Amino acid sequence: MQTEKVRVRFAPSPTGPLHMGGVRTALFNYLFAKKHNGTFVLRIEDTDMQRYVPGAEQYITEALNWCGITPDEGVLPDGTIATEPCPHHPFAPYRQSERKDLYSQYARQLVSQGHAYYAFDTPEELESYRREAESRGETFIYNFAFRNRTANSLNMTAAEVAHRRKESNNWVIRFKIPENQTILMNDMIRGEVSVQSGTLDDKVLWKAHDGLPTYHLANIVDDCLMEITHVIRGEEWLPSLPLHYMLYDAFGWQKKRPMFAHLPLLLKPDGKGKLSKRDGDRLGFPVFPLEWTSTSGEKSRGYREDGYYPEAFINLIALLGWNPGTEQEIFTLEELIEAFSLDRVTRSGARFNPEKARWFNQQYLRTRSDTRLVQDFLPVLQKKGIATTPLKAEQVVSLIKHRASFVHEFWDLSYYFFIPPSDYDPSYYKKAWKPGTPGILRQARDILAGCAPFDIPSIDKALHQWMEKEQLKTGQVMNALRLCIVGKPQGPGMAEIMAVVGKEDTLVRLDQALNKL
RNA sequence: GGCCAGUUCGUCUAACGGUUAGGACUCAAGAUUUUCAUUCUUGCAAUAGGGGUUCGAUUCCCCUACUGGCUACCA
Repeated sequence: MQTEKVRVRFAPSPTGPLHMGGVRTALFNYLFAKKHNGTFVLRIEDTDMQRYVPGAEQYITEALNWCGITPDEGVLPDGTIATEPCPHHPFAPYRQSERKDLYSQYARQLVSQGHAYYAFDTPEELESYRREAESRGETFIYNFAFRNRTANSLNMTAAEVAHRRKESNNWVIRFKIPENQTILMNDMIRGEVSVQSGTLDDKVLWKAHDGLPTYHLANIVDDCLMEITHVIRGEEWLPSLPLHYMLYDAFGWQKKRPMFAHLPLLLKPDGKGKLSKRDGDRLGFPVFPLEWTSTSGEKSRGYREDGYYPEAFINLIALLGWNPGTEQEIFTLEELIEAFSLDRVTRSGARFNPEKARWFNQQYLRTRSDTRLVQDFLPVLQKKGIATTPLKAEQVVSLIKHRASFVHEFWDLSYYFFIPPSDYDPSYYKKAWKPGTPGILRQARDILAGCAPFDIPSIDKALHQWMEKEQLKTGQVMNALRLCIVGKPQGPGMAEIMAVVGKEDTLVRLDQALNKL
């Protein structure tokens, strides 16, 4: 076991709404932290001014909050990002744009120690190098071979460098990747990974155009300063792991280097590639936890707005790329914490399956109490202009809830409790309406009219006594009644339906049907 | 193209050298039922291909194929 306290972080960049893959990364970080009595930190990586999207930061905190995976550190109780150090948020600010000066100092340190250098290539120059290499069928790598034949601070005098930096702001700081070295890395999920340094680019650590560090620099500096012990992130980061290892080495932070775990990606339900924003609209399911409206007014649906319970959502994404090793599938957050282990994270990408998502929500809906379901159903009825009592709504809910996966399906499953049928299903009519039916129904009407109290046992008893006496089959009576009262071959038992509809309305519906059919 | 990672039923996955390759979702059939749904039972369905290693490979190694990620002064 660890001797130091576990500290993990979720570090999204506010470039748009967090999608379900991001939520899963956050969840796994959270579960790992809680499992080990550690701390779950939220840090905002907003070092790309071009892609910054207003509102994205609030979206992230709100989404995490809805999921019940609230950070321990980095977010104030009011949901905003901590900007001033305090006992609860000792490493504030947690927004990287507010930590610029800090990174600048570390970038200069790398340059002065010979691990990084100033480079003066323009974007246009780089682009033409790339095209040129491509036309030869090769890949342009900005490595030792390239940096040796181009102007940079490694082959200029200090005075020249100072002059060029003064002349224009068109300089970047690049990391000096060793010429020929095997980088050995360890991933908690994938095991040993190795790569040759010669295949790597001298990555930019400090950008010219906005005067901010890149992800790589800011991320490593912050993880170290914030005493992060485990980095759990998506597999798309695996290719930059060697650079991150080398940065820790260059800073002399080998001992502070966290453990790394790269999570398999979430893939599109069909076809190819990783799950993207567009897939939701195309395939008809949400990819975001919460609804999101882009600045251009484009709306993307959310699990919350689609009627999913946060518990169901968490449960379903937890099982994408992780399994407990048992056959248990339904987990509370507490149970997930208890069962979670990085050892049981799978290595291959997981294709998201919307069908199973429905099933998860159904499982949770079934555990909800009737009173709680009624609370959600009542507003729907109100919107439909249905005047009803909470008691009747609860009776209805208890009769139909096991037929639904979502509360918003309740209306289609239960409208006939509230409004008489306006038409009668033709094929059901054919099946249930025989020459003798009107006569039987008239008798049934009398039986029901005399039935008191008008509840399930009395209705059942009265009807069955009469049917036995008249030698009538249950089917021919019940189907006829169902046709008249429901209008279609669906729903719970007829005694249940009539009891809820009430004697008066039941008789009205019978008369109406006898007239119409 | 280069680098890195991955590959068990349609999908999520179990099996950490020895199982009739298990479970869940979906689908199908049957039972129950006044209808529909539920419930229960049953069924369909997989180790990418080829070489090794081994008494024995889903499992270990190699090759091929395929999939995914990365290949930005984005994260």
